[in-house]
Amino acid sequence: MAKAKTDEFTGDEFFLSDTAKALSHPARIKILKILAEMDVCMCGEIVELLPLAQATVSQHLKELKRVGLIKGEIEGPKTCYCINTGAVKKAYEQIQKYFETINKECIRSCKTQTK
Amino acid sequence: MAKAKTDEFTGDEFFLSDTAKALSHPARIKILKILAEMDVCMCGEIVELLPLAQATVSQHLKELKRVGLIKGEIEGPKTCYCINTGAVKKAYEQIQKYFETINKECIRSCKTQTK
DNA sequence: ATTTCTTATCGTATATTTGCGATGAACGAT
DNA sequence: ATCGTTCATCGCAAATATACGATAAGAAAT
Repeated sequence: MAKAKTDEFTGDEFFLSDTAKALSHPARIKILKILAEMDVCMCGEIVELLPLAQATVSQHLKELKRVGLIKGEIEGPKTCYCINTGAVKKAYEQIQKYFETINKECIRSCKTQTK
Repeated sequence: MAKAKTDEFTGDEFFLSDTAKALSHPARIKILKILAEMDVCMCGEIVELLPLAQATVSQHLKELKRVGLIKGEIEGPKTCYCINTGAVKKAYEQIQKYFETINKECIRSCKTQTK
């Protein structure tokens, strides 16, 4: 059989899938957009803009923080969230590289696309 | 309270999160890459390249087909999978638009980035 | 010290995802 | 007609994700 099954996934593949997972919920897509518009934003403001309870929003923020796309610093009673510009940039670059590769490979090999 | 909670998410937000969900597993990231390289590919070949059972791979293919990123046509006993170039392109365009917007907004509003 | 405001976390319930063995369906070859 | 090949689907188990009310923790204000 010689099954090369043991070739696990690469670091790049994990990074991409993990980033995608963080963006796999409309609330988190929206949160990132909100934070981009407002620079800095309290959790409460975000809750106001989403059709979700505070506890749920907090969890979504946690997931975005887990992959580093946002940062949160406690400021007095509030918590100040903002986008992690560097991390977003890095994620986007990886995504671009991935799709560019796919498109390039496609053009190279797909001569007999019967559509 | 006047909670505008009822503003659900937009179609764009759903499209993006749904696309991200399809890419939120390393196996599916890899499958798409494999299909890009090979143009057209039998399910069995993909199974050989992944550390997963045939049933599991079939499910991942189904998820990619669900969002339209790949197409599968039954050819005799085999099933011939290939990338849906148009859908991948559309998905990429939406992703690009999303990230470009975020980056632009960031630059516009983030003057007091304390890093 | 008590109250208020803001947010994280704890339970808990439900739903979805992931993974695989077993089965079944479709086809080609014998 | 039977066999082997290929793949989808079923059934099941375990793990994650989603959502929310209730509670706790922290700081500011009184």
